[in-house]
Amino acid sequence: MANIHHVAKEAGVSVATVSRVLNGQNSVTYKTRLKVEEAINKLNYEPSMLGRNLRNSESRILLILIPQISNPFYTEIIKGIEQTAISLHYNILLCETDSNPQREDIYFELVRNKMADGIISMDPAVNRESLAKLAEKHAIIQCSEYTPNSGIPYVTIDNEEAAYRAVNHLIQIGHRNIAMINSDETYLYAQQRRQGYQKALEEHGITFRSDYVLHTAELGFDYGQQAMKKILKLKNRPTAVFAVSDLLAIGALKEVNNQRLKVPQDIAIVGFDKIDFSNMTYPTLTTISQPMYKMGKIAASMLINRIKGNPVESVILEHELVIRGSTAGY
Amino acid sequence: MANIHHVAKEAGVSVATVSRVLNGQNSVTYKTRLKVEEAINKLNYEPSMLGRNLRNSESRILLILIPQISNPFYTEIIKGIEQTAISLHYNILLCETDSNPQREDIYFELVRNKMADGIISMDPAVNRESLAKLAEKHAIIQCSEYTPNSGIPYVTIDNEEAAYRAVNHLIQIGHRNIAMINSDETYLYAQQRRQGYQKALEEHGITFRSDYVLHTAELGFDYGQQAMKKILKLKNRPTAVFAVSDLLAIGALKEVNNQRLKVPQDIAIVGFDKIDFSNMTYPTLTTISQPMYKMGKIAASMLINRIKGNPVESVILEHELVIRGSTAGY
DNA sequence: TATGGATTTGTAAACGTTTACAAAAGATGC
DNA sequence: GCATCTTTTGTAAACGTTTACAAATCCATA
Repeated sequence: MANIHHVAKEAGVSVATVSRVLNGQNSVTYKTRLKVEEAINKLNYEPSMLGRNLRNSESRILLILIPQISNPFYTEIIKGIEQTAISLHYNILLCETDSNPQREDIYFELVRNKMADGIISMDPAVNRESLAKLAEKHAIIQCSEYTPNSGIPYVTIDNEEAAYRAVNHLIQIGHRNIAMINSDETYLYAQQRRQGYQKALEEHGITFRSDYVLHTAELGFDYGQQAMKKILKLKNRPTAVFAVSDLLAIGALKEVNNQRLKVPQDIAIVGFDKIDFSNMTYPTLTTISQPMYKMGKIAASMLINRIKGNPVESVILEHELVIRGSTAGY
Repeated sequence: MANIHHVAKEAGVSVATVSRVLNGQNSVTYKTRLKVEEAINKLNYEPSMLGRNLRNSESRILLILIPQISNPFYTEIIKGIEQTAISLHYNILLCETDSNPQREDIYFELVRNKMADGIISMDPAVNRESLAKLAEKHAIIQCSEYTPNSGIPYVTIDNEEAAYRAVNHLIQIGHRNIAMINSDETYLYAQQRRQGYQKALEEHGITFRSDYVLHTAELGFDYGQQAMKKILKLKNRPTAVFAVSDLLAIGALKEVNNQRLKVPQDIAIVGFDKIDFSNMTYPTLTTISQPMYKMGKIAASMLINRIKGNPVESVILEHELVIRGSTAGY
């Protein structure tokens, strides 16, 4: 396979000149440029990124850490990241961590190894210490989930406020027995949403009941369904449920349907994320919409700025409550 | 940042010896190995993949081409690919093509550039000529969608047979007016599933009606919903629908619900792929299950074999009809 | 204590680029 | 035609590894 030396020879110039043509430098005479381009075509030459990357000590690869590929919440964010990355000639490596520190380590290793130029972490279960340590020497951005005061820049929404609005909405339409399906509260977003939930209750003089707050080990339909099973067995059965993820909410909805109860008449449900599916359920799901695409774009440009050594500021984006069938007349 | 020369100096040995320690070669004396490891720790040395990759002329990156990240059909396959890849120390780069030749070209370029060692293509809309051309010099595998007689090895299921079984099931439970929601028939899988559909009809003496076959531009809820809208307006309204994707089927189901018709009593629906969400709908969706994880694992090991220069054979995997609520009593 | 063979270590080239610097060529003015 | 300045081109080092080959060391044996 042809390399830059072959091209140089064929064109009768030096490798430096070929390189200059390749990189579009304009200190090359029209005539020689032509000769070089001819040689390139003749030899079917394709410059090797390996050589270039080594020389420039960059890989032009960005890592995206997510816990599960299958959670559609991330797909829109990823699209945003990708769009920005590609337009700036970076490629993205999607890394599923399964919230497993060992998997995580493989990916951290890639940036230490220079195989990747930076990381956008969206994994709530990320090892915060390792990440902070890595961030001392490498470009890291957190997206959606973040670590306060870690010095790692992030882009996210105001989770407490979002949860507050969701629960407030339930209260507005008359509910007072409102359960919450939360995920593991070691995650910051889970803590924040829980706080929003409590804040809304308190503001309306509703006593907080700890048995009304369920926790799931993971985000997934099944977990939501299991949680709803428990909720429906509670004495003083709640009339509304706020789930911190659409996946959980959809699983919960399924269980309500299974038990021949009506949504929203018997139980109202609010989700979180506004994933595509949330509009396909019966009834459609009231949920919190995050600007996922935008979040991805911002995360990517923050990261690339970081890589270039520019200073970057954390960003908090707007969210929106989308009222649909699961809390309203259908 | 420390490199292999620094380590060599620190340990008082040559770079060759350090390299040997790094690569676990056993021609190194215990004593010197210890010295080297000490130096490595002391300097916090991390070998650079860039240097290694250039020297070995490999990148250890595999490309996965899919049309849309958001289609959950692919996520399970990707998991399978990833699992195999990681265990063999490869990384995967997920490439969303949007079925856009330009996007595709960016990724093809990556393998020509040596930035990736091979490709698993799952994009039905891939440019078959470009791909075949690329496959002359590089390792390529097709997964799910393939190009017959192109010489590119593939792993897939028998789409015709699967569709045949799906439609056969509808006929068995008494339907004779069966519509089909197909995607673009330029794709092989769409042609094959259409053939299976027709075969089942023919075998039971049901006349094929071309107005019963709808086509969608893309796979997505909305497209399925639109198609179902048209179906419900047909004179001689079908009593059953076979959709070539769960996404389409779920969109279709949504429309039936919207129009206050009952599934399966008024309209029975069969989907394809058995995505997670197909079990969350109301009613649950009868569908064809593909061994997606396995498919991914096989595709990955085929590709890695190809990269190593070993010969590989195409594979056709088993599928299964999963009967659920949308065609049965609930 | 040589001798020879086996084992361990070192030297230097190679992978394919980019780029600082030097050299050559071309343009300008007198 | 020559000196000077500007533009274009070439030379060679550098990025960080691996590895063929050569050199050095070790060990057993006569």
